[in-house]
Amino acid sequence: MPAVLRVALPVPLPTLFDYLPPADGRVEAGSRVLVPFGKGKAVGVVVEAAAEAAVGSARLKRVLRVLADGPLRDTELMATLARAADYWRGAPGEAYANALPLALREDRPLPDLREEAWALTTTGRSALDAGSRRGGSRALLDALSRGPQSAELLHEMLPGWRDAARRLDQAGLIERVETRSAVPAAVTTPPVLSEEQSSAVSAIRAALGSFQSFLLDGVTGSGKTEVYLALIEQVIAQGKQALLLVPEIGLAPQTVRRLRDRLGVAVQVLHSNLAEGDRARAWLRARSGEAKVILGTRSAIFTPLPHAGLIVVDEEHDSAYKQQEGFRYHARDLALLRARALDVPVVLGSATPSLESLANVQAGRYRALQLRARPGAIRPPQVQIVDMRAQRLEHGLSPALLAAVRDTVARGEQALVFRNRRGYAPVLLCHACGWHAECPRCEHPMTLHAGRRQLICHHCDYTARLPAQCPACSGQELKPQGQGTERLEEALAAQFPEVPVLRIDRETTRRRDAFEQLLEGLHQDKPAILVGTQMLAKGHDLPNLTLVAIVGVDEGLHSVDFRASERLSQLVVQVAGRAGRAAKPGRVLLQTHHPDHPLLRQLLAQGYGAAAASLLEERRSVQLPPYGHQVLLRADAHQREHVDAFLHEAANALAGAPLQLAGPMPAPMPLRAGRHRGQLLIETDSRSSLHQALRPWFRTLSALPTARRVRWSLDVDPIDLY
DNA sequence: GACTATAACACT
DNA sequence: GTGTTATAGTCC
Repeated sequence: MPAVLRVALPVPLPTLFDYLPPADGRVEAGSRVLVPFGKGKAVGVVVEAAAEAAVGSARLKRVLRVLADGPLRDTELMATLARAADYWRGAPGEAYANALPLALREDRPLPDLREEAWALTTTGRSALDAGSRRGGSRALLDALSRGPQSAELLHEMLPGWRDAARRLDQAGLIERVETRSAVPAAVTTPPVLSEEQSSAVSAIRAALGSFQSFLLDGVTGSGKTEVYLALIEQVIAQGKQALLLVPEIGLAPQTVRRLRDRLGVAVQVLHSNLAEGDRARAWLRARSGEAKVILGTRSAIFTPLPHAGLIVVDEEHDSAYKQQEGFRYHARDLALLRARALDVPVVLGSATPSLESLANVQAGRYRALQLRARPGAIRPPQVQIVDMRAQRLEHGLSPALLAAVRDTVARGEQALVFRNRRGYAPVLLCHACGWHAECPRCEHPMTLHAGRRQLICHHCDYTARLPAQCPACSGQELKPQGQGTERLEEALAAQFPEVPVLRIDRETTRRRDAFEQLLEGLHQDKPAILVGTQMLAKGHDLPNLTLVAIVGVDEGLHSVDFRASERLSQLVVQVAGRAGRAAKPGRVLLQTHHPDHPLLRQLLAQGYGAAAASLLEERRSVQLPPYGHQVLLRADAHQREHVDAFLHEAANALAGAPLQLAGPMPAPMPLRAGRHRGQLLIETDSRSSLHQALRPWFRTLSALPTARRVRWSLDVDPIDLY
């Protein structure tokens, strides 16, 4: 048997592929190689450099070429990727595809790592002195008068500078120069840390240099970021790298600014909205060790860290850290794996920690550090329940709520009405015959979007025109049922004609930067009413926001999903945390039909910690995660029989294993986008027996003939059963 | 997932 | 006859 290279290729198959080494020279594990694959070519990563061929030598092909500078020659990252692919049962090739920026998965030279910057030419200098040019061109010349500037800083100083740059470049007044990334000087000085902050910093600082897990449990406004900053400063001083994960890009720009201004180092940003070249550059700068601070979303957990010092996962409870398709990894859990492998501390921060993390604290695996005080604020917002029963509602808004909004805007302050539903109304109903608009592909009610005069299915984006009359009985009485953000916006605008009402949801923020622009005006001390969804729950500091009204979270109280109550608690606390962050005290109203619900009662009377402890106890008593472990096999197809046949065979293939099976059964949404969906839930107390059974099962599933007729996926530790 | 060979169907 | 779409099989 010839020695072969075992290569991971970007295909969703459970296998690696064997190739003969190239005619010239040796290849190391971690190298990128160009190989013939099927009819075409593909770029893969060598996982093993001298393996026994797993297929007959007649089928073996030869590697075409080794690509420049094996970017993955990082043993820790390679090993962690292999473990992650095994743990989440991902196709190995897909795990590598997630880890490598796209630009590094193609047969192209590595991108130039020097930074784009612009400088005046001598002609430009005289043009500036002569005072020629006006407007944007003039401003750009001015900006460059003190020396070359990086494109990144120009973006901030002169938005829209590129037009001027193009004109001046053509006129020969400025030229592009390449610099090694210039290090901006630190411009802000650290604040004095509170006692709690200092003790958290020293506890973690003492652990630098070895693996230890911390849960930084700090209420909103308690200054978790200052703790991160102090630690990152320390890490940089030791010449090491810090990786900071945030749940979404929306939170990145303000964090970048804060990090750079404080630490005086360039911050590399990594998220999926970045241009591929930029992403590859940031990744490579991290690999070379040049990047000291890396800030990114989920996929940034795959950044190579040759001089790792610290990993921080901010808002660790956020579900955005779980990838929900393809390779279904969890970035928070992967952060733990990597920190252990790199022998560095990992800090998970949240005001509302996940039950998983709280259980890890209880089990002694994480050390908990508490931040209870809110240095900037006077006191925590006061939360009050508004009983909606027997109330006369104005488009779903109670008189108490409207009165509170009125008081707030009268004081010149801002109010936020939170509703977790987009659109005008979630249902369009015919009062004459009971017909309601339903998505033909999902058999679910369609949401009315009044502004667009459309019905939209929020599950598959199917759209239909708004009918003028009932399609069933031709009646004229089509009535919207329930309230979405669009309807609340309309109702509030009618109630408060003199106050600007801003709606913030996926529809109004679809455009790039729209979110930032909408929030821009709110930093002033003017009254305003905000209506919005989830998007408003996190981050953004709105100093003049003093009232938060939460409308319609009742769905979360009675959901079949066992995680719904955890998510509801986190959402309520996070949204409430938006109120009164600066010098003004905040007030929170929670409008509900179930004012006596024990979860709400406990949450408001005793806070998130107590509510989470109760939820955790419930989970323990019924052996649900984090005490039990779950794996969900999902399948969907146009024909229901295909789904059933596959899931039954899948269940049979597990017979005899020490696992509990639930199903096969229809998914909570049995039809979606015209495809029938089913699932099989596997539960067990023992992690190891689960994984032992999973490996051979996965191979069996891949080989089942019935598997070809469905789309299927395995979800290890699913975060919803949807 | 991308690609191709093959089957099954409707149509001029 | 051919053009179009669904389906099965391969990928080292």
